[in-house]
Amino acid sequence: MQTKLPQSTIERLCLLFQFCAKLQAEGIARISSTGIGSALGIPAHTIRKDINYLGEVGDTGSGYEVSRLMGHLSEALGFNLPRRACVVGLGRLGSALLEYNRVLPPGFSIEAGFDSSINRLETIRTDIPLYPAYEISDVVRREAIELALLTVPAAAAADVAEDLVKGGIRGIINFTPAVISPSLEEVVVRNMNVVNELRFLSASIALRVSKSV
Amino acid sequence: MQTKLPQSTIERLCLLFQFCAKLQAEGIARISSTGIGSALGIPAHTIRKDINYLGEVGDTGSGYEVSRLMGHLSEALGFNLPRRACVVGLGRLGSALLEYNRVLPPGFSIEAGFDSSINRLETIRTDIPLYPAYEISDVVRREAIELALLTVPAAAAADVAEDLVKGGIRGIINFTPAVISPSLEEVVVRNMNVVNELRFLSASIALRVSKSV
DNA sequence: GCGTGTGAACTGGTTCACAGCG
DNA sequence: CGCTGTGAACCAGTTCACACGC
Repeated sequence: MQTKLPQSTIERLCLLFQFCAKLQAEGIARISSTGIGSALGIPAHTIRKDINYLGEVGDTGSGYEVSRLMGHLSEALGFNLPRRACVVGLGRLGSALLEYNRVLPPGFSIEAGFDSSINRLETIRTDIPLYPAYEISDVVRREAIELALLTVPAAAAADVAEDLVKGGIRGIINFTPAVISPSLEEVVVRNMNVVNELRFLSASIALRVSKSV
Repeated sequence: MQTKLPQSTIERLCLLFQFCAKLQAEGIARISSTGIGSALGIPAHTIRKDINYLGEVGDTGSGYEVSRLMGHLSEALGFNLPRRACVVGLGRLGSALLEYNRVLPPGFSIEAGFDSSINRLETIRTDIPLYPAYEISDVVRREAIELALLTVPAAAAADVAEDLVKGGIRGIINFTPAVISPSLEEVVVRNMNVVNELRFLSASIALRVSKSV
């Protein structure tokens, strides 16, 4: 059980897990590295290497058994552990994200929403408990929330991120254009910046590059 | 003017462009690679290498002049070109994205929204013209739309993507968990999958990895 | 023969270190 | 003397190729 997986391998394994879940839903029990590769648009060698980080999992000659593969993935990447998340900033995007609670795969749940505007907290209709922004660190700690979806205005992002860290957050998805560098090194930050992605597409087109991620 | 920029360089340069815009708004005219690096959380050498792909831009001994740097970036990555975009699938997320039209940087604009439900098209209040899904390829072509934000249900994603390609789309941001591999190789696809990002965070925590992107 | 597992070869992006110029 | 530009060194991840099991 390595701690040395390259980041890109982790990303691909997450994708693979999702894909396995889909296979399972379709009742497919077995899949080969070539099968996976073509479905995911990734070369088969890469898939095999990635899976090998988990130890020997496949049956030589006949591919991988989906359920066993998922088992190994779950164990290695902790997908069996429950993960409690929250949404911080309940503008259009943030309140749309609250709805994700319904489609989240087993294990993930959204346990809280935060906003600095009391008005908004009162307006939004949802089953998820909502709290004013100043309670962030308290609630995060009390509710054992590990993950945050950050959709506040850019100017507030850094401060809010610190509140989250104070509450003991472990990972943040940063939807704002601000750069977040938490005081705690262990906190993982992922950036999902629509505007920047648009820029990337625009640049790629301008350069006539082709390959994607 | 290279066409050989590594993908990660392009990503960093997009970030840099955004950062320069911010500097300019604050009236800062000059910045060194170290300054950029610490603001963006990227080592200074990397910044210098990245910028060098654009040719010589800095003034030895005194860093980069922000406006000139932006000029070079705009030219190399085509940020001066206008880019027309559309949103396909107007659920919670999609209709939230329509709002982005207000915050998009100069050059970018959202010119159309699509949904298969006429009901939705009639309900949503926006200045952006909305069309039924079957008009996608026509409208995309007629309106010279180059970029698409894809927020339809996963099951529909592949088909809709093909419609976009038929209309001549150049780049797609795929918010769905489906894997999009357009028939046209030139079409660039970027995946922004919230669920998968959550999985990635969860995995990173489980592995006690630290570094982000 | 098909398909996994894996050491070895390769590739290209990142890091380093220093020359050169203001 | 600070900071850029850049060739060279390094290294991680990807790709290859083949041995082995079914």
